[in-house]
Amino acid sequence: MEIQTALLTGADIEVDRLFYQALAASGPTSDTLSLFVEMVWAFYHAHGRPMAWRETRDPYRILISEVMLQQTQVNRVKEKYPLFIGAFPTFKTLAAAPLSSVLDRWQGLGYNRRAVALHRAAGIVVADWGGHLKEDPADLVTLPGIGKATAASIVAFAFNRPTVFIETNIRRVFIHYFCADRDGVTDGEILPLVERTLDRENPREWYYALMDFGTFIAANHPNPNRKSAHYSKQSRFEGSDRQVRGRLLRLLGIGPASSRDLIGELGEDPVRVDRLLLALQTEGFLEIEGELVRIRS
DNA sequence: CTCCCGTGAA
DNA sequence: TTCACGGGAG
Repeated sequence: MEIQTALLTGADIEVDRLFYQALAASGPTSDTLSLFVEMVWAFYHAHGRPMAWRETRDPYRILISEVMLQQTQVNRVKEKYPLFIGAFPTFKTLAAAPLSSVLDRWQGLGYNRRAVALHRAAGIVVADWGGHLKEDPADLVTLPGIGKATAASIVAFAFNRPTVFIETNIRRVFIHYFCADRDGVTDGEILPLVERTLDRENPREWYYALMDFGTFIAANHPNPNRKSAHYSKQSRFEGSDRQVRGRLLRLLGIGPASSRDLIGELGEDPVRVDRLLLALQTEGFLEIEGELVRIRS
């Protein structure tokens, strides 16, 4: 706790101390939560981060940024987001673009499946929704690549509606402040706290504040999310299918190729490469015509 | 529930 | 080598 307070600045320090006193004395009462809220706002007003996608209300741009941010750190999204928006400024332009150009602009963000999902989602918004995003998370989750958390975050940021959701920075903040002494914390335990602290007048800004605070905690502490029941270690990347798939898509981004050429280029087991090519075809990345493999147009 | 999925920073 | 994350398939 002492290390924590030393990292806060100015007005935050005193509120942080008062919060811990209140939590220890009374538990998470509404008074305790008020101190937490005050602390998060104080931090945000001093250290809130500027981001291009926070300066737009365009639901399309917010959806793109949220999908990018699902998997990729802010610094890299900062570089890629304007290029992607520049190439595909609307649902209509994204839906009309060839998948190969979408994957090309996605290159470097990782998890290419999501570029495919985004391309499909744009097609649905244009074809079925008249080109406009709906405001209900229940509608948004029907789009490919949009799950519960992303649907709720898009609605909060695009329409300033008080949806309740958890993502990694939000989880980190609540575990750090409310569950620091325990392991196996579930999102089910955190959700009521998110709900009770949510700013109903300005959920958009409040979630910005929570997320920036979460990043700050991450930079200064061992990741509190390891205490989450949902935390798991990932498998190694070197030599993985993920790595080979990435290399395949990069090769095919240059142009169509035969599977024989791809196998030679990669120096991988032919059976494995064929298996991965078929999987990529099933997932909607590729067209395979006889010998020739290409990115779907 | 479990497993899969990319890239880059440190 | 280790870590960062949410969606979706099974």
